[in-house]
Amino acid sequence: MTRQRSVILEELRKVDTHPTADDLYNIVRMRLPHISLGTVYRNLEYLVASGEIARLESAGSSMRFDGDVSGHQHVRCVHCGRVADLVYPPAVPALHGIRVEGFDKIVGVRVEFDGVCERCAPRADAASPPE
Amino acid sequence: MTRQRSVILEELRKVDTHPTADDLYNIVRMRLPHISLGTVYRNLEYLVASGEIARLESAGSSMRFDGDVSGHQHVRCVHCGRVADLVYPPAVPALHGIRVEGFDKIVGVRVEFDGVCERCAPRADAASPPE
DNA sequence: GTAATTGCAAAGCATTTGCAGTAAG
DNA sequence: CTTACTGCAAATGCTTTGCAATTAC
Repeated sequence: MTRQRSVILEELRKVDTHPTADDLYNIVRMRLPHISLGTVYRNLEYLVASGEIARLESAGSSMRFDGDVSGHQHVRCVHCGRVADLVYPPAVPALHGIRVEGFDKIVGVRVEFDGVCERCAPRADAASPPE
Repeated sequence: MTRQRSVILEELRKVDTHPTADDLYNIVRMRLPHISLGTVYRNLEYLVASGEIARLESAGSSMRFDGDVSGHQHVRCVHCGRVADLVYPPAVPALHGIRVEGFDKIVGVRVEFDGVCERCAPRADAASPPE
């Protein structure tokens, strides 16, 4: 557990914004000015593999990460890509009994919502960048 | 409606494999040997915008497209990324009444399953490439 | 004839990787 | 000490874009 890894984990757990690797790089750089983006990527991968953080599985030009690994659901703004948590998550369909031709086993479900965030709503045609 | 666009649409509607742009490029090239990958991308974007096809919203290194725009759900192989349709889709949560702080409106839900496909199951550690 | 579209090649981004030097245990 | 990790920079892979030539209508 290097200093870089612990700062990345700590900062990711502080926010609820589901940052991209680059967002996190900018956050972490305030405490570790010489950290490299490659190190951020390598540690995020390590932390996902060890189950300490989660990688969001929704499409978008960049990956987003979540310091909260408890089961919950997300809304993504269709304009800017910002992701928020659902506070009162609806029940997800049961995996039990689902069969798909060509698949041996089903190991997970994900329920994701698309929405328009407050910042994008006023000008719903043009995308507004996150933050 | 150019020949390129109609062949892309026709070939995408023929398959149920949710191909990537590059998969489709290889399929279409059998009929139009001089088509370029850029043209495939531009037409896929056009067809998504016009609602004739759908872009899958699940993460992965490349985008996947679907010629079937009717509401249905997908399973993705966590090893190779292959995507299949759910034949008997479970009910999706209702949008009605969902509220998320910071979001003005919720416009869609997606239910996605993760699984291990037949081809990957025998050797579940190593990813086997699609096709 | 005009506007939209094409093929090609180059550019753009996000992510990954090789490597020599550095830090952790 | 030894192994794992870092910073840097180059490489990769997918997607987008500029442009002159071509095609659709």
